[in-house]
Amino acid sequence: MTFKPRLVEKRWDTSREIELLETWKREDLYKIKIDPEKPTFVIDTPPPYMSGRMHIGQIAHYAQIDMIARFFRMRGYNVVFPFYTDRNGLPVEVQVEKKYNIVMHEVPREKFLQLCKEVLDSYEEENVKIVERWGISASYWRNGTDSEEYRTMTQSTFIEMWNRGLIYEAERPTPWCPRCKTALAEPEIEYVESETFLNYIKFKVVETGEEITIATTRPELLPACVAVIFNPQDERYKQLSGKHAEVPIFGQVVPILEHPAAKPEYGTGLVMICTFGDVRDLMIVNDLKLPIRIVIDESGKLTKDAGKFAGTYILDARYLIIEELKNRGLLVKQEKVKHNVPVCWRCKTPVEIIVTREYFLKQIEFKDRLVELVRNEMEFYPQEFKDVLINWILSLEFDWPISRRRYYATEIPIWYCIDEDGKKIPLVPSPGRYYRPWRDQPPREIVEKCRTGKLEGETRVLDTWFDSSISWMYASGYTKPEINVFEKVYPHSIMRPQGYDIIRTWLYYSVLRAFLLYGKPPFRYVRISGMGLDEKGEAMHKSKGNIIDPIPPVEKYGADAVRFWAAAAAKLGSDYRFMPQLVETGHSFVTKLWNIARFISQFPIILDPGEIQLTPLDMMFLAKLEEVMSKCVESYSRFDVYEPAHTIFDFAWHMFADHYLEAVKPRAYNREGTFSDKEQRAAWFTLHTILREVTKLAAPIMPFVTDYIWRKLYGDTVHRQPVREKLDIEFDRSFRNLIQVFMKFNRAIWTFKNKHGLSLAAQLDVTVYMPRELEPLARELKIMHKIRELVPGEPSSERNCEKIEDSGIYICRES
RNA sequence: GGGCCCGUAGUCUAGCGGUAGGAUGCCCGCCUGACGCGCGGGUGAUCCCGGGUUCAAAUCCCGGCGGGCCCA
Repeated sequence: MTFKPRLVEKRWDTSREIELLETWKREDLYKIKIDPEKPTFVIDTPPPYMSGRMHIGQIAHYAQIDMIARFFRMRGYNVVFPFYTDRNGLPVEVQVEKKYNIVMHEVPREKFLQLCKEVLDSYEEENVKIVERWGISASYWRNGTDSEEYRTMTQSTFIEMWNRGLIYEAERPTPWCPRCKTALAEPEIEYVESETFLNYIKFKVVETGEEITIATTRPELLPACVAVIFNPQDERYKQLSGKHAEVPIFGQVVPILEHPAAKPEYGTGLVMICTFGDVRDLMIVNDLKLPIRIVIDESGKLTKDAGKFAGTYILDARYLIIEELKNRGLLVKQEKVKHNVPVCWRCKTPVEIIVTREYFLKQIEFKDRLVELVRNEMEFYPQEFKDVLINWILSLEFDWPISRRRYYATEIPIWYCIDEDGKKIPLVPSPGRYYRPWRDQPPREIVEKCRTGKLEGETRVLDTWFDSSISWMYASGYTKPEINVFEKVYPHSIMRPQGYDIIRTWLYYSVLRAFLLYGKPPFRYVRISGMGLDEKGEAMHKSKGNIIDPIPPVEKYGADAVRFWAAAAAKLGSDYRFMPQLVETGHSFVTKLWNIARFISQFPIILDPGEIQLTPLDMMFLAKLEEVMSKCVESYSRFDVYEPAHTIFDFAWHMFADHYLEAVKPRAYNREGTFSDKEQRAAWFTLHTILREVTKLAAPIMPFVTDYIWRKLYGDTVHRQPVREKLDIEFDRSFRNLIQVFMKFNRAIWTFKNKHGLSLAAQLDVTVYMPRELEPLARELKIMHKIRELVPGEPSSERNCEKIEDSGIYICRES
């Protein structure tokens, strides 16, 4: 019998990946098809934001998610794995403003929206191509978060919450970005360390005329100063308690009070409280019931209450006021200090707290119940991140301000009826349609409700997290009758994959919204991944210029290789660095798999266990294979791809290829007829069984080479094969325990031959003693290594023998 | 200032109470019936530091130091 491999080429040609992509597309392999007989699994894919070309870390995350999707398909699930994009909100607006050097509020609204759309579209086209090239098997949904379809859903949930009294409008101090001219919620504030001056300024005590010195980093807020405080423990100022101070330049008289928030060691221990320098001021003002003086307006300029400084920007005012204090001899000294400044997360402008009228979604009164929900009804992988979310919920202080004075976002669906007294009464339409009150005529139901007939549409929009926080509904086909699995899957069969960086935003808001809408969590499973880092282990930032493009490595090594890196680089939850070395390892592994398959492809496919007689060697590896199968299934099921990647790599390469293939060759070829037909067929059976299972297990990670091999050898596609955790044949699995000793024996012989300048194929004209436990394998070991005599046990004398360390193996020349 | 996580060979990591295992890199050798993107061997870690518990600690406890994230 002559054997000819059915895989001819010596190595895998990555250009085949392109052909396979076309094949998959032609065969509609990843179209969402819902078979009512099967369980359904929904992936709440993170919609990526289209304000730039995605970097390799982001794509790697989608590749990981894809591996999970592919695995669940092979486990017999209908998998809903959409890919659509996030296109709402500040980032694109800021980008358009910069690109065209315009200010949003000074450009016609329609025109501005058009510019945003163009930018978003161009990036979307580019990114969708990248995602496809990486072999990510998601269904592309053209309708992103700015589509009528999505926004209708957002508005409908708004209306639902409005009708249930969960949304209210209030005028209150709120964090505000003076550049974007909009309110910000707690997670939209970042802190950056910066250096500034701590200014020591003289105040006068009204009652005694003495001078006191307070220290502040915000002298421009002097006109908004409403009190001076010191710590109750601070003996230096006890006698000031209850007296009053006169604010320099502006002359208002404010009380001097005791409050624990003042730190005695900071500055002079005397602190001025202004409305509002920061969140702490806000708390103290509430605490001590102080009046409010507004000196900063929506643009970050001082108001008329700032007297002659009215109309100047904050930083200019700071300079001018310092100058004036100096001239009047009221500035004692300036000290350089480092402190954390709250800034807008998108444009990095320092945040101010100003009093504005905004819509709020209630959250504070539900904190405890939200924590319960997270604790009891959601599973986190890895688990540690559950605490991060719970800690965030517990730290919340205010309700969620959801209105934004921006353009590119979902409109707040409200019209105001202006009554006889000029009062505005908000009216909300029925859910189910997309409303643009700034532009559209009010619907009839609204007109009918307004007696005066004087209607005004709301011009504000919603925080983009109000949109993204219901992505789980969108992904579950809430708006798509053709998919229509929402009732079936919500919330137990939905999985949210995301990075730990957006736990307090995307994840938290999703939980809040689901709780308010349904009283349940948004999904049961949360998969938290780390951040993609550059080669040095640093986060990739455009400004840092260390962005790694996702395409060049694919062109050089193929998508399978790069996906191997994406899977194997770091365990779930840890940051993953880009490592060209590991991509190369992935590439070598692809070649290895290819050559394993090529070797095996020369032997007939035997799948019927009736015509074979397994040897202990076969059983040892089949049992080991089962261990690998169950380990991979178990870890994939926990949304982990790191462990399968390493497990498959180790087994396929360093056990199966290095040891089984070498050991089984004499039997698979059986040129001398040493083995029976049934034994020879058992070799073929084992080879193909292991190859098939390994190919299937590796298919989610390396979908290209595995599918090519499968199609060539076994027909159909690997991606529709069932993945199992054990084999359905009977055999003695206890041989598995011999595998380590077996491998040690092989290495010992190979090393011996190597050391003595013998070819590995050379006859070994010696007597080898081996540990007794290897006896069942003796026959094949002897033939494999061409050993003249192989004896269990130890030699009677070690003379003429070479003892191989720690192995119980002796190689002896007979005297 | 507070909270959470983490510190094991150059790099990535396993082990989480009993002689520290692998991958990759580096060095040496080999050429064997799929694979040089191959095979074998070697080198390389006082398991961040200090103290405690224990017959025994990388592993448990305490205190530092260093890194990351979050909150003030």
